[in-house]
Amino acid sequence: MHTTSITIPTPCNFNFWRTVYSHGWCALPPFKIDKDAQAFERILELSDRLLVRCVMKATGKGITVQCHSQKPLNATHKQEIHSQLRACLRLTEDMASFYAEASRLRKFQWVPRMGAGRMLRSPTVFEDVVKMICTTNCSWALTEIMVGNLTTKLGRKFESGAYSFPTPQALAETTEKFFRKEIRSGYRSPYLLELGERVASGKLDMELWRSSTLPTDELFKQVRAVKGMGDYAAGNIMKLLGRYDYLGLDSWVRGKFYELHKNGRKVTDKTIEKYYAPYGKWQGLFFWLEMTKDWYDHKFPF
DNA sequence: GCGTCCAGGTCTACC
DNA sequence: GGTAGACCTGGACGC
Repeated sequence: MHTTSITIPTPCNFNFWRTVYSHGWCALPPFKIDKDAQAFERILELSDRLLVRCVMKATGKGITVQCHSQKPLNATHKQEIHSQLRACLRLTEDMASFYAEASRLRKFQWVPRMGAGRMLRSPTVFEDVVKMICTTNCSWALTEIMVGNLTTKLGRKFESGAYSFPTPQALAETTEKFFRKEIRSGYRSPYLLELGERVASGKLDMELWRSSTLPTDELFKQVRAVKGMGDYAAGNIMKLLGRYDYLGLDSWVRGKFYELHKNGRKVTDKTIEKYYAPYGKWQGLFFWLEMTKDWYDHKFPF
């Protein structure tokens, strides 16, 4: 086993743990939090199929990454690790205009102060979409089961015992029966199989979505057209594409809104949407940050 | 241990 | 455009 250390520089407004804990993705493999070591891990698969276990820690210089691999890393490998992790931690995004807007609003002045607002994402849009489908219409426990099964049964095993996230090809080469029996994805199974097939065959290139210049509503339509992606799932995928015009309501955030703004009284989705509409293109991000503000009281919120 | 009920989004058919 | 019912699983609950 070879170990290589690389450093990813970070801007002064970047907060490593606030980004890691921005939502539930940090608890789903191939991501892993090691609370004892105060480290955040990820198994990456590079373009030459090399698996690398990356152990990230925040330091004064930025993020130090210990990269464990079966063979020595060359410059291309290092560049690819750098690029994938920067994409995951949203270091590719300029937060200046969002922070300027947050600073103008008294109730959100804590956001730039805390370095909040960067939402963790996967190295690929494909992984984000698969995981998002696995969050629909089920408990978080079932999401963990489905994603865990996807990695252990269709991903590749690293020496540490951890697994990579499966490729679109790996999904495409299975059957609906396999998804139902082994992944426990139930009625979502044909959606996941179709997604794998479309991406593997090149009929759908969702990786382009991150750099798309399409108007937000057009991009939303494309995301929404993927089977299994309804308003909740597509709205949240949009946030991971850097577009925050949609709220992506689910039962947990609805309940949190009722609790924070209506003394627990239920209101319609339209009422929630009307409440955040004045925040314009940032409404989805302000909404999510408000719903999760209490997470910021703890270094390890969950 | 077994059976029943419920929560959780999306899709499809229908009005 | 809105709505009802089906989809499937794990967990809670009662027996």
